[in-house]
Amino acid sequence: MATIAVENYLKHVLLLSEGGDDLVSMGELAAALAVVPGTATTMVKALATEGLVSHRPRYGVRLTAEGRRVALGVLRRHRIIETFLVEVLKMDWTEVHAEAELLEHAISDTVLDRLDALLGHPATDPHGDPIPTRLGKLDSQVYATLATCGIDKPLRIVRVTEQSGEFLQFAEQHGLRPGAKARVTERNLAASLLTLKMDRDRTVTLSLSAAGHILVAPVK
Amino acid sequence: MATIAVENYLKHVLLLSEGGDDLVSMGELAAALAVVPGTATTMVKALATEGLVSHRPRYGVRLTAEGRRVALGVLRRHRIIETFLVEVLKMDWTEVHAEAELLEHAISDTVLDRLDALLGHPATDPHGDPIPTRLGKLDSQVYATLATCGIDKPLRIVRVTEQSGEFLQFAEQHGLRPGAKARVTERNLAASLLTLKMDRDRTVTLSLSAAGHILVAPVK
DNA sequence: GTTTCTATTTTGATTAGTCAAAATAAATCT
DNA sequence: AGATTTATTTTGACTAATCAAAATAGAAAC
Ligand SMILES: [Mn+2]
Ligand SMILES: [Mn+2]
Ligand SMILES: [Mn+2]
Ligand SMILES: [Mn+2]
Repeated sequence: MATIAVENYLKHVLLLSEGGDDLVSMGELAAALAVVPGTATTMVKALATEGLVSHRPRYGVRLTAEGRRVALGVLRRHRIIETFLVEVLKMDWTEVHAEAELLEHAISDTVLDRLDALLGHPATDPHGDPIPTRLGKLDSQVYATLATCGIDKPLRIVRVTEQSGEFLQFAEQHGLRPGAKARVTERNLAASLLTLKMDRDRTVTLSLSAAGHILVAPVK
Repeated sequence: MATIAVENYLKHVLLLSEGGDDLVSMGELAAALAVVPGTATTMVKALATEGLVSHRPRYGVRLTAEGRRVALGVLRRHRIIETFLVEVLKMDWTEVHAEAELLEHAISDTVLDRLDALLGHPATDPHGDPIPTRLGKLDSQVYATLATCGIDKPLRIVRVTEQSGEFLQFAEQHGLRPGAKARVTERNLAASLLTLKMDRDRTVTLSLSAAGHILVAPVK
């Protein structure tokens, strides 16, 4: 049985290898897990002897097929729980991440399947994050972000990839939630800022780095 | 923050001191937690220095006011979760105990309150076990059991105090669930057996020790 | 009132996970 | 190429929780 710590390490290796290179560095991993680098090294070596990751010392770590299977299970639980908390318990989509962070380790397959059915087998969670299927398929569609998309094209926000409460509350405040319509009106590389028009002609200004966490698709 | 182990120790001290004497012995406690006696001693000494229990060496352990507060919180979470699993997820009342055993340590006050509201602030869980209130009040009404009640009186089963899957499945099989009507027709002390009549004139025979786990109230 | 039994406690070890700080290897700069 | 910077690994130590087995203290039996 994977411990809570093991599940967290594997999940974070998966998340960090998603949007980036193949090997996850110890630095990134340690930062994501809020441990010192030496701790991450020690744990990764243990995971490697368990066959859950392969470790290229001094360069980084990558999931094995088995490690990926476990990580996808954790991620599926996390995202289904988040969806449940928002859809059934009517919690705010800006606050469910921390809850799911604990519950993802405590829920059985039976309960997970029932939640999934109750929710109608959702494809994405409240942040627009794709939910891995029971069989371990994870949608990897690539979207543009508000930082990279075209100017003046009509857009729909599909995903917000940043879990911190402050960021999500900022997004919510300005209507930047999955499903919302938006249009980039101006992008200023020098100032690293951009302006967008939302519904009802609401104007929002945000930094390029924040914009990079908001994924969008062209409308129609 | 109380760890999972600490929560489990406190909860079991509470449960064992409910139906019995005041002091819980190390033997009972160790058995309930499935650890060796020495482990229970070590942990109890640690809990005592934390002010959560008072330990009378060689005699037993009892909760302090603070320990009781924590234990009631765990018990409330456990029983609300069980109720949720049965009422909302339609799981079987014979299988939810093990699930709740883990989830009780992973759920926040926010989620707990939402579940409680969703369920309509239930007073008892699917086994008839009373749910401690938010303020830490635990109904301590004393009921007769099938082993101690009068013969030929009409009864209603109010509670089944034994969490093992086998026992509960046996109970379910014979209609011995909370709310069911029953009447003891015969009790044989020598053979340590008793017979009862259920709805539809169904006859059930069970041992006195099993009967002691089924609490009943007189009907009207 | 000793002896015997039994539950409890103590002792010594182990595992999982972590940090602080020293050692080292790779990359970068001159 | 040699020196410097930076990330990673190693080492040594610690906490929480556990077990096996020896020591001990009450209770019960004689
Ligand atoms: Mn987690
Ligand atoms: Mn999410
Ligand atoms: Mn538990
Ligand atoms: Mn119960």
